[in-house]
Amino acid sequence: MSAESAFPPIDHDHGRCVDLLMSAVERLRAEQTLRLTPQRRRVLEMVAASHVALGAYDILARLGGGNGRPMAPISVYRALDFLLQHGLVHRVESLNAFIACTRPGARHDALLMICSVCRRVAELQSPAIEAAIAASAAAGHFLVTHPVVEIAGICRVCRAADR
Amino acid sequence: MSAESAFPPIDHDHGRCVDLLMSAVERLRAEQTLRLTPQRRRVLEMVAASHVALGAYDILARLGGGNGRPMAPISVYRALDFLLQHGLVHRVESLNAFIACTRPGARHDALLMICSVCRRVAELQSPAIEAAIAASAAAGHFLVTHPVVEIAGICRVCRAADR
DNA sequence: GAGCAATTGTTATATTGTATCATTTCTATC
DNA sequence: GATAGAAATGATACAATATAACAATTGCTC
Ligand SMILES: [Zn+2]
Ligand SMILES: [Zn+2]
Ligand SMILES: [Zn+2]
Ligand SMILES: [Zn+2]
Repeated sequence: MSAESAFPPIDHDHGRCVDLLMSAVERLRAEQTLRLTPQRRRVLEMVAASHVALGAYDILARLGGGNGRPMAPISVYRALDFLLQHGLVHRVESLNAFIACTRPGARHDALLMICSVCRRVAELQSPAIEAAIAASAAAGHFLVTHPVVEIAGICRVCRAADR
Repeated sequence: MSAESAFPPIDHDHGRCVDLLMSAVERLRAEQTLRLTPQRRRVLEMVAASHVALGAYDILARLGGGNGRPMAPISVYRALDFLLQHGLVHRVESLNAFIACTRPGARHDALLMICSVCRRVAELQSPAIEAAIAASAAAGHFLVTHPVVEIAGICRVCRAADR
């Protein structure tokens, strides 16, 4: 996702976002043995349906209104753990929440921008940031296993709306 | 703090770390009107006494053994909020915990390295990382208010010990 | 010392995340 | 197809983290 399209207009064709994600997942499922059970799929779709990061209990509440009896919290967390393991969602540490990955299949650490106005979260790609982190770590003989970058601020859409 | 001294030996003279911090605080207190009450000071000293990030309830438990009756959770959080406001501690988002700032007085966003073996947290200085984040944000017309960088990995001390 | 703002106390509650063990579902093999 | 093991889910309880609301106290200014 380019820097320019990271925060799309609020009223964009979001079905397309979800479709892109789910088709990427289908590809993964065909290649690997990805056991995307109905539960896990429902959680993934729920997360993918929002550009705002969802907490586990948000997901729980939204799933409860469905067909079967509501899931227990632990079940949501288990589904989220699975999705995290397989790189389909990212955890947003500073929000205790989760966001769908925009590049599933390409294993990567997430660089996130978080808009404090519209609450949306966008994934960023930046070899420069990754390189700078790698260089600093190397200088301190620190072995990086999982870099977390979550940039809080105001997105271009909200800045434009604020005029 | 240079990259090399970020993770000091486990058995270093830690009193010196605390003293450095507290003297910096004293300077701040003289210059500004920093109301470092006994409560706040106790919390700050507690955080400064550890290179491992402490959760609010860790602090609570350690303070409880003191003189007066134990503080309520809210009181610890209020003290921590104050210390955060004044740049004396940083919140470690990925741990829901807190670490003393190694450069109080110089307002800055924290770049943290977190060792998953010894659990210690070190503050990093890196204009390169800051610049790369600023550049990416600018490219996406994103206005940065609070960048969070928390690099999980293994520190040089633990790597050396692992041989 | 009266008035006001900042801090702290007290109690209750909200939010986020796990432990444990039973049950069900899936898969491979015979 | 029966069957045994592995993976996933259900069910219940609980732990850990964080905040709301309002009362009481402290510290400062006039
Ligand atoms: Zn979308
Ligand atoms: Zn926004
Ligand atoms: Zn020290
Ligand atoms: Zn270490």
